[in-house]
Amino acid sequence: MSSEQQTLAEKAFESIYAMIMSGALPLGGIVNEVALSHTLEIGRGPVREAVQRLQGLRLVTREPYMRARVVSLSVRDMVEIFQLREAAEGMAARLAATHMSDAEIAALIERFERRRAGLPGPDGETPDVFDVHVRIAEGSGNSRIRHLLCEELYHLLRLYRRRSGALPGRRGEALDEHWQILRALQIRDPALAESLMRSHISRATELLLATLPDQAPRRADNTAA
Amino acid sequence: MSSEQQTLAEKAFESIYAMIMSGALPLGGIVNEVALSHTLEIGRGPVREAVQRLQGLRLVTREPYMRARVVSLSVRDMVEIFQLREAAEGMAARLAATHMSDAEIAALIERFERRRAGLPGPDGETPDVFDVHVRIAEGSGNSRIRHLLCEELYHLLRLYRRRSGALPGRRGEALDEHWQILRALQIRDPALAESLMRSHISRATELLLATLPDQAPRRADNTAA
DNA sequence: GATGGCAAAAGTGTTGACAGTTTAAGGCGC
DNA sequence: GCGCCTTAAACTGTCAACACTTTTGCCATC
Repeated sequence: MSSEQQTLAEKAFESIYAMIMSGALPLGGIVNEVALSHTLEIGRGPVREAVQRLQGLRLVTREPYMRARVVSLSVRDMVEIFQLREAAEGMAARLAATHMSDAEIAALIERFERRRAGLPGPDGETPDVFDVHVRIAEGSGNSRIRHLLCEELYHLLRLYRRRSGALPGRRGEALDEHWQILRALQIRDPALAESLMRSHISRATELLLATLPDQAPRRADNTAA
Repeated sequence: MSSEQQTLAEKAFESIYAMIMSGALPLGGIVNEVALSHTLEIGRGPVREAVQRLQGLRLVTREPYMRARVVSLSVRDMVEIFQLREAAEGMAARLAATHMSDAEIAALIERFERRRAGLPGPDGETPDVFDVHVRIAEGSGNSRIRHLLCEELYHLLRLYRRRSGALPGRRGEALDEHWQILRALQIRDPALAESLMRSHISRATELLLATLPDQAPRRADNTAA
């Protein structure tokens, strides 16, 4: 964790990512390469590379000569993400049920129990809300699914949670559902694990859909008649 | 289709992508930025941007000061891609069953019938093997799933098909299975469409798994005792 | 007062040169 | 002859300047 990163582009990426998360760069706002290069006191090349990586993560949109903008994150976007999560995380749970070792599952369950009881973890970790989901994605043994979930989707979920409507609460039910999923892993039932995970995410998706301002009009045309 | 593209980086991206597909850049081979910039007769900046985009698509691997390499595409990688496809395309089929219009489904079925009979399409199109899959991904109405399948995974499938083992044949069965999926769309049965799509891809995954050189050892530990 | 074109300003795309790191070659000792 | 260290070559990372495009503000015109 030294202040001396490996490459300036990496440092720029993390800085800009943090700016988006903190709101220093507002949600629909413009991402100015030269302004950022002055702020970060580096050349425009690394900034440009970082913005391109952010575009790869779909955190900013960018077209040839137009200015780059931070993503807007409409409810519609969130619904799409949740639908993809339902599919990918369901498969991750299915794979994890046969791929994770007994020790890994036991450790995950113990960790979960501690968190549930409000205790700090055995190693003073950061108790992320997505903890169970991350562990299962990693435990799937499928690096592409893990990358999709952990590197591409969870960033957007965190952003939405922090800077928009805080993603329907559901604390209690979610814990119960997590527990059932972990049990399915423990008894090595892939179909059950997938089914439970899909139901878990599907319920959240339904809540999101209920938040939709009715049916999104295809185009918002504000030109006065 | 003019030779004058919008931006040089875009041109570089397409050129390098074609080089990988044609084998001009071999599968595990090194991607040299200055050599490419000389070959394409452009500066190193656009080449660099293109390589980064290729890295985003996971077609090349790249670490800070190391040379970039074209991906290797092991059977293991293909199995991971197929597992993700099973999940994502299954969801795409489920969504398409409620989202596609009657006209879209009818057009897709007619197109499929023509191809099946060996006729050229009504508009002289390119009869891609992934045609049905692409149309369903687009018909899902979920831009993120469409992007994942059409922009990130199908490239790798085409590459593997052309430059490695030609992905288990199964021409006849695949056509039948496609037909059943289209029928499920037509009768508006989301669960059936998803189930059929998953079975369709799962069968191909099984064939791939059978190709695996037995079972991949978890770690290759060559330290002598 | 509103609308259209025109010009300056701001911003992105591209280039060539320089700095830092890795890789490869060469020489030295064993 | 083989292995290790030194050194040069090759390559990637970074920067500052230039070219092209878009945007913005202004002015004339309707």
